[in-house]
Amino acid sequence: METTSRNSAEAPALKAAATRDRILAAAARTLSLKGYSATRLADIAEQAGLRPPAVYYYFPSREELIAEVMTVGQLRLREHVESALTALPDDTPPMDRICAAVEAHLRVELDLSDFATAVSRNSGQLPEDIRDRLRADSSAYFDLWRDLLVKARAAGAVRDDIDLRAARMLVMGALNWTPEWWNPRQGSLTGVIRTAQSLVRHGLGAL
Amino acid sequence: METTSRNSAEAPALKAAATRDRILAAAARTLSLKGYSATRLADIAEQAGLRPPAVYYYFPSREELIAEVMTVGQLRLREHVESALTALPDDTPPMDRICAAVEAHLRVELDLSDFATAVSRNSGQLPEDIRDRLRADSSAYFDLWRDLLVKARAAGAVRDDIDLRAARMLVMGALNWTPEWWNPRQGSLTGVIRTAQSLVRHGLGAL
DNA sequence: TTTTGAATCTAATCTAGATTCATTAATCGG
DNA sequence: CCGATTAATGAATCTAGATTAGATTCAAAA
Repeated sequence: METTSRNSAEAPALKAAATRDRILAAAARTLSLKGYSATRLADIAEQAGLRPPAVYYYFPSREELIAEVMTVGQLRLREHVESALTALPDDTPPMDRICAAVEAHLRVELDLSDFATAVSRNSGQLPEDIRDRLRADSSAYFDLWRDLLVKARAAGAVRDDIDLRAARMLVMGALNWTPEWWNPRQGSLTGVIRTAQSLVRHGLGAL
Repeated sequence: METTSRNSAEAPALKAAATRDRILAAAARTLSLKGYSATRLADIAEQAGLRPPAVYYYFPSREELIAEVMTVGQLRLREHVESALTALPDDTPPMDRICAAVEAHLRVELDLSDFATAVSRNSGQLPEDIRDRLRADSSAYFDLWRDLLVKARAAGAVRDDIDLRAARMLVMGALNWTPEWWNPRQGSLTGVIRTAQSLVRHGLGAL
């Protein structure tokens, strides 16, 4: 579709797409910084270098825009973690896989993507309809973690006193809460990652 | 002021206070269920059995009302955890003290107080001015946890590879996130508590 | 150079909610 | 039972923000 014509009509299409992306990115950033309730269309537009009405040329409503940010964020988060996992050798022990997921989650959330940050900071605050539309993607991510834990237990790598569902939620909670307090200026990301991994490894681990 | 007259003028004062409390409680409940952005004054009033304008008889503004809910919640949370800790024998090992704090935090947040739930679900979404006013109380609570961890490390009960600040935030994150997923109908509270304690104890613990 | 359509703007509208206010209902001390 | 004070209400008002309407700009095509 975009690559139809030789080279004319391509620049404009790209520019339009670029503007749309700028708006989306501005929304993600604002959402990740100020949270859902404080995110005004005017803030988003300003960050994208536009007047508020221009947003409607690309998105039917503020709600749709935000929903798209969330969908993208959820997807990026999952994809990043998934690809970190598939990059591992097949014989990687299950607990190491969990630690890799911890690292990937923290990196994408704290360093790589405002979209991912927007998701973890705001998923609990969204209006019902957006939340519904997000549910499928979101539970795919939960499944990924469930699977990690189930495999680890099957391999005897998780203590018996651990309730898998509770543990999964507690760990994801610890990770999801990080954007509330972590700040690049105080303490290195790798430091946080190391501590989180250690906490999880020994927290769940057998022996 | 309240206890001036023998016993007349006391019942009315009590009734008025009761209404005020109902409003406050309704606000806490709504905040804890729907989150800051979706909390309408009309919802609060309805739950308290009043019309919206009646709220203004007791609170100068929606913002003040919410700020008070947060302050109370922060206080309850801290007081509950503090008193659980002071109830322990003096020679309780530091890691057991941490586990007691985990339990107290979860109980007050998930079972005992909508105010506490409101705090952990919404503190990241509040407008600047409310957040500022909350800061003092909130950091008192953080200090409490810092102290627990510092003591534990001093006693050699925390592994060396653990960064204390990161660990504290991760643990508090795990706890604060629980209202997002925990539901009394699926799984017992004590189950969650046990898993959380185990996770923390082994996650931080030496050996 | 005219025409066209995409992209954006300014100015106007619309609406959900918070807030105000004048008034009514309830309560109480005497 | 009577004013006076306290509680609460219904019917406005006020406002921030989202949304719409109608120009306007401008680059590319004809």
